[in-house]
Amino acid sequence: METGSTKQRILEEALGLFSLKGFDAVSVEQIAAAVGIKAPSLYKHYKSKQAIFDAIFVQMQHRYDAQAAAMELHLSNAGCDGEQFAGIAAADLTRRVQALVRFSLHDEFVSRFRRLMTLEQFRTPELAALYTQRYVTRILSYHEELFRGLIARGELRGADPRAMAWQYVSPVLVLLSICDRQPEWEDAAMKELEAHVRQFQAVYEGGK
Amino acid sequence: METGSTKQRILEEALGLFSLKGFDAVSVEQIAAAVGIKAPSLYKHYKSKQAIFDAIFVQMQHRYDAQAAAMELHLSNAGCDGEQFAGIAAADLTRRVQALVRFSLHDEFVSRFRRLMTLEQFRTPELAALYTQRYVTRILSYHEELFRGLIARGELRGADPRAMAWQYVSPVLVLLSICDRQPEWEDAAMKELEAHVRQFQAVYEGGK
DNA sequence: GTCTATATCCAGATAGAC
DNA sequence: GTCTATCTGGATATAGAC
Repeated sequence: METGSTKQRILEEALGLFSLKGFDAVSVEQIAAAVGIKAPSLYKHYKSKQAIFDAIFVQMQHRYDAQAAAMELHLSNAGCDGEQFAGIAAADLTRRVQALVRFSLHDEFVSRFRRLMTLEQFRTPELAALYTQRYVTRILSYHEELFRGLIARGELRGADPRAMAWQYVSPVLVLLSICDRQPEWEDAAMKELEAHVRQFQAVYEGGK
Repeated sequence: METGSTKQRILEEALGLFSLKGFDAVSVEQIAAAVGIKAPSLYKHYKSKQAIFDAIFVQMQHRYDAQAAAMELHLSNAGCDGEQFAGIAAADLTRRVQALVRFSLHDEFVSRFRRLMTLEQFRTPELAALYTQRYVTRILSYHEELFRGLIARGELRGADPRAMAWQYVSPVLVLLSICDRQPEWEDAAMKELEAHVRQFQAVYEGGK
């Protein structure tokens, strides 16, 4: 019942509503009702509806940074020297991508924030760039460097590592977007994902 | 200046605004201003803001059907007997996908409608299903059957045609979505697309 | 911190003159 | 078909009691 709890619940309920209907379609009164208070009380915690939206982004950035540190340790410097790929066999790719997808789908904050970004991506060039960077470019670049390293070490058949990254990553992104709008697809999506990874490995595994 | 012209201009201006900001964020007055009339005059052409939205969908369905008849002649019955693939060499795939992407990006009605769908996809299960069906499933199924036929005819290396379709189609969809939010990416996207098709052909071309 | 009451604004939509 | 004037409802946000 303390301040922090209500303040946090406002963020969570607002994100839940924003991610379904978009910022404009959600009223402050709806957010307040979801929290269990009246709309005017909400203004004791945030000075405006926009401030709630902004706070969601700040919190998401913190979570993203923490997650990046934990799961994607080498995301930004994957291509420095190749040393960080020691011990990463091609067979590990399956586990890695499955873990990433499951987390992206099941973490409420992450999946809701992604849907919110999907709904607001055309608002400003900054949001558009953030979307592409976070949900495409970084993942793509990471895999490109990963494949480049695996090819160099002879664990994958030689080929254009960037094109390989597109082939590998894109189906995952598309399946994620399908599950975002149709959660009932999840089981089917995981099967498609499995077949996709199997096919990818069959094509590229066993270099030299 | 006749009725039909104004009525059509309302649809086009409304679609342009909806596709940028979403249905809720656009006011009837904004639409009217874009057309060059006052808001009340607009109600002589459509009985409500929602009616404009619905009319956009009806018109898009007509365009989609016409386009499907012209460009994707065999989309819905591609797998019937394999006969319709006569004369389709693997090399034709590049031209086909490039034509599809260019059309999807440059046709104002098609690209704006796709952005509108992106913004409204979470509204109802029907819109979600329509989005997946139109922008993923149909394209995917078409290519799956196409590859199945090409493999049977020995023009592509034998493999899982569905997984091949995911690998082939997904990068195209992701690049499209990037260009939708960041049009300045188009040149880069076409280059990525070219490399993607080249890589796909290098991997799968030459069956038997 | 929460409430009721209210101020202010703006949106969708209608009435009726021209 | 277009306009001005207006109705009505709902939204953000504030004031002030408890």
